[in-house]
Amino acid sequence: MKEENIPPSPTTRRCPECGSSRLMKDYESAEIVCMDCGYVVAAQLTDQGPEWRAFDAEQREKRARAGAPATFTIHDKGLSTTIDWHDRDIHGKSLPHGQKAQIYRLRKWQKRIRVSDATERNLAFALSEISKIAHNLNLPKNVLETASVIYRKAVKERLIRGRSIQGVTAATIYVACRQCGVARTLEDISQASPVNKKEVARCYRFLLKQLDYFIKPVKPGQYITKFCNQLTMQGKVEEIAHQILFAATELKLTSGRGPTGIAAAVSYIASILTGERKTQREIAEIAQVTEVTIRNRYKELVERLQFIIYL
DNA sequence: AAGACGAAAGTGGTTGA
DNA sequence: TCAACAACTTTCGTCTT
Repeated sequence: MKEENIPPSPTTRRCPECGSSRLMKDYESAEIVCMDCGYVVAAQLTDQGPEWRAFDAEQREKRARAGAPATFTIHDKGLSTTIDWHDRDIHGKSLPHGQKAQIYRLRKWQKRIRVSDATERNLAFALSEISKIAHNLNLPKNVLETASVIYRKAVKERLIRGRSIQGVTAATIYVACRQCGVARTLEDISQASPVNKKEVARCYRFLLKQLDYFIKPVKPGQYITKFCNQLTMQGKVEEIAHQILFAATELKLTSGRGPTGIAAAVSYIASILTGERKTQREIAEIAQVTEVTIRNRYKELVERLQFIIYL
């Protein structure tokens, strides 16, 4: 008998906006996107497939493996033993009474041993904090893993002493976002965690300095995609916005300016040019800048780029 | 009435002495 | 540590659609 490749699970979903069944999974931004109208059908996508491919039965047997993959997001990397709560043996039969009590004791001590000393406990707490924030922000898994790795590094370098765990965890998430090219502002992070923006920023600067990281400044382009999605604008608007941004970058209009302000203004211009007009206030709210800033950037861009705006 | 515009004063962060 | 500075915000009055 001929073995087939593991087929990709058939997509029976349809776009609620235009009804098209041509949906594309974009693992980079963790979204399912409609190929016809650009509507984001689902955010927060999890890559459920294995990272390997098998072309015949033998390969599949070789490559498949049991157990969860090692992860940095659990304090013992998910590699320790867990005793489940079913009082059953491998055949699914109930255990005799005496054994039940034994398993209960084993389970208790396993739990105690797993998170043993204070450092371990702190690490376990911090990693669960990181997971919480990442979950609140719908961040892809690679950001979560990166943040966990950074936190471990910080612990190793003894940088946590005297600082709040929550502040440092929020900061590691921010560093991870920047490293992974995921556009999230300090404001976003502080809203998803119990720490205020100032504290997150302080810890962030501290981490960068101590760990000797260099993080490239965020490009406005990353925010354009985010804003256009949140404003539910068509893909065409985003495309034009990127073109305008490119022209603006060429003319050095973007240097020294806040990337969110630039992205907001560019999105605003693109929305006017395509006739899918959004108000300054709508964009300002999503971009977390004021209308005045959008106006200022908008003025500079229009002056230099000589747009013909059809109203 | 809502949205856009712009002036003026205020704020918080960075930089360099 | 402090002042200077640029970017940005807040506020508010006026104009436009």
